[in-house]
Amino acid sequence: MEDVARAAGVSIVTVSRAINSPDKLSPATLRAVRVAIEQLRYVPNLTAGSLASRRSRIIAVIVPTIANSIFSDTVDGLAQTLVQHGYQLLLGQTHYRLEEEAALVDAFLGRRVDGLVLTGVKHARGLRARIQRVGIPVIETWDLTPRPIDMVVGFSNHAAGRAAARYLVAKGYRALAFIGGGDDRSTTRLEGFRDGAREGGAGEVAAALVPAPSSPADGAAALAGLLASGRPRAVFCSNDMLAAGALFECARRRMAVPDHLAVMGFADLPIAAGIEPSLTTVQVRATEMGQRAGELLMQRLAGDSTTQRIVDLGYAIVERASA
Amino acid sequence: MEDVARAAGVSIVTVSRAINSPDKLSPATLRAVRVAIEQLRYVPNLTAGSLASRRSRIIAVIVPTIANSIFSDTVDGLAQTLVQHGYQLLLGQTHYRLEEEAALVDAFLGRRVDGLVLTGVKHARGLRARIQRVGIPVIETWDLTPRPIDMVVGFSNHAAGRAAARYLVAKGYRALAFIGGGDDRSTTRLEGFRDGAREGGAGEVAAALVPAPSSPADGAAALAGLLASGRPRAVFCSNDMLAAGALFECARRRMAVPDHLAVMGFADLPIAAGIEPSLTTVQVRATEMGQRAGELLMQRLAGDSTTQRIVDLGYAIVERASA
DNA sequence: CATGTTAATGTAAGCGCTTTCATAAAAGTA
DNA sequence: TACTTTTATGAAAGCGCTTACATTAACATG
Repeated sequence: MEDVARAAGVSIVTVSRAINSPDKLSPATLRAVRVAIEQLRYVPNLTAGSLASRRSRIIAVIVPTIANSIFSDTVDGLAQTLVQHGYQLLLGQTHYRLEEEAALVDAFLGRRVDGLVLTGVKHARGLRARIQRVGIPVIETWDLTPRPIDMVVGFSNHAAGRAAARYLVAKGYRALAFIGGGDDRSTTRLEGFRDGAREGGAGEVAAALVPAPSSPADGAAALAGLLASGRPRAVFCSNDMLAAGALFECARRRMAVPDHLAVMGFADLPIAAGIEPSLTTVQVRATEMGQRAGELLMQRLAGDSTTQRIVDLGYAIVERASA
Repeated sequence: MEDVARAAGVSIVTVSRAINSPDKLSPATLRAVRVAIEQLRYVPNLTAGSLASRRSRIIAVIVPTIANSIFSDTVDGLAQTLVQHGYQLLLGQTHYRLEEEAALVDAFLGRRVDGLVLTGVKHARGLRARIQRVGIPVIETWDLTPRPIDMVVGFSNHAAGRAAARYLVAKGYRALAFIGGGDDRSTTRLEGFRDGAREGGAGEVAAALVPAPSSPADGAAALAGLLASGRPRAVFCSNDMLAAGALFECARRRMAVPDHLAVMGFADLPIAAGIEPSLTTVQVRATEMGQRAGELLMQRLAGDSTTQRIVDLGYAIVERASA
C-alpha cells in the first residue's frame, strides 16, 4: 500500500480511501491511485483491514452436512446474498453433533466473523451465552423458537409434521407410519406428525429411524422394516430422498402408490416433482431461508437494530400423485 | 491477551506460546496461563494472528454450485481433512461462470488464504498468472490436465466418457445418445463418449444439452426430446440426477429399461444404487477428491514441496440393472 | 473582507497478535 | 570447576491496514 501511495504521489490513507470510499476523493487523485494500483498489481490485504476495522466481512454458516441438498440450498441462498454485499462465507459441518457445532462456533468466533448462521435451535449448553457475549448477529434456521439466541428464520417443524398427518388423515388414510432421522428437527416433525395423527383419530404411528445423512437406500430399508412389522397405509418421510427410496422399494415390490401405500416426503427437492409417481411433499423454502438470513444479517450489520427477530417462512403441502 | 498475561503473571509472548506451542513452556506456567485463559474467557483473535504470522489457516474452495451433491461431496471431504488440521473453509460458487470464478479468486487472494481448491482446469484468462504470482498452493479438481496451475487431483472426463461408450457398445447397444450440461467437464465427457462410440463403430451420438444445475426434470425433458427426434437405444447421462429423470420418464412411458432403452449415469450418487431399476453408472470418488486435495494442501503448507502434482483418482464403471 | 463551512488530504496511533533476538537460569560436558 | 548447550521466558518491532483528529485550501455568507 505504501508503494502504491508513493507511485500515486499521495499518502497511504488516500490509497485506503480510494479502495473503501472512492467518493471521498477528488476524481483526479482517485484516478492516479487506481492507475498505481493497476500498475503495481496491488492486492489489498483484507486481513490487515479486518484487524484495523474490526469488521471481517465474513459470515460463518454451520450446517449438519453439506452433502445433502436440503441444507446446501440454504447455504446457496445465503452465499448469493452475501456475495452481493462483499461478504464471504466460512462453512462448517457438524455432522449432526452438537459438540462439533460448539467447537466450530468457538473457532469462528476466534476469527471474528461478523455474523453467524446456525442450523436448528437446539445447541450445546453454554453456547448461547458464549455467542451472546460477543454480541454479533446470529441467525438460527430450519426451525422456530420463541426464544432465539438472536434471530431465527425458519418454519415450525412441529406444525409441518402435524400438517402432514392431517393431510393424510383427510385423504382417508389411517395406519400412518414415519421414516426419518434422529436429529432434533426430524424428531420434532415426528412429534408433530404423531400429534396430528392423534387429533385426526388415526391412532398410533409406527416410526423407523435411519442414520444421517439419509439416502434413498435408507428409506427403502426403513420401509421394508415397517412393512415387515406392520401394515402401514401411508408413510411420511422426513425428507424427499428417504421418500424416493420408499417409492423405489414400492416399485420393486410392485406395490401400487398411492393405492396400496401412500408416500409423502418433506422438503420438495427437485426429485419430488420428477419422480414417478410424483411425490406429495411438504415444501419448505430452503433457498429463501438462506437469503432471508443473509438479508437480516446485512441489515443488522448496517446498523439497523429493528429487524424482525422471528421470521416464519412457513411450509406448504404440495399435492402430487403419491399421496 | 495482555489481560491474560497479567493474570497469569507472565508476558504476552508466553500466552501466545501457551496457545500455539504449549510444549515450549514449563508445565507450571502453561497451567497458570490456561487457568487465566479459562477465567477471563479469553478468545484469541485469529485475525491478528493471521496478520502477524502471514498464515490465515484458511483454505478457499470454489465450486460451480453447492446445491448439487456432486460437488458438495468434494467440499465435504475437503472440510473433513481441513478441520482435522485446524484450518477453515471459505466457500465460493461460480454458478458455472468463469468470470465469477475469477472474481472469487481475487477476493480470496485478498483475504490471504493459505490455499485454493478450484473446480475444473479451465479458467478465465489471466487467472493462472495471478494465482501463481502469490505462490500459494492450488489444487484443481474434477478433471485432469498435464499442465496444472499447481496441482490437480481428479480423473479424466474424456476417458470416463469414452469408457461409458465402450461399455455400452460392448453390451451390444448402438444408436447412442447423451444428455448433459454445457459446462467444460460435461462437454469433455461428451467428446470422450463420441470418441468411444466412433471407435466402437456405434456411429453418431445424439446429444441433448440441459442448463445447469441439472435436475431429474431436465433429464426427463431431454430424454423426451431425444425420443421425439430419434430412436436411441442407450443414453448416457452426464450425471445421475439426469439419469434418474430419464428413468422416471421411461417409467411414465412404460418403456422397459434396459430392454427398450438402456440408461447410464455418472457420479454414482446414493440414488444410483437405490433407484428402481438400479442405475449403471460411472463412479468417481468425489469425497476422496476433496480429502486428497486437503491432504496435498496440508503437506505443502507443512513445507513438503515433493508432493505429487497430478493425482489421477480414476473412475470405475458400476454395472447395475439399467444398462 | 472577516468568518464560518465544506471538501480533500495528511499525521499519528494502534488493531491484537507473532517473530526475531536477547537474556537468564538450568543442565550437560570435559 | 569452567565451559558450552539447552530450556524457559521476555522486550521490541512490526504485520498492513483503518480510524480519529488535524490541517489546508476552496468556497459560501452576510
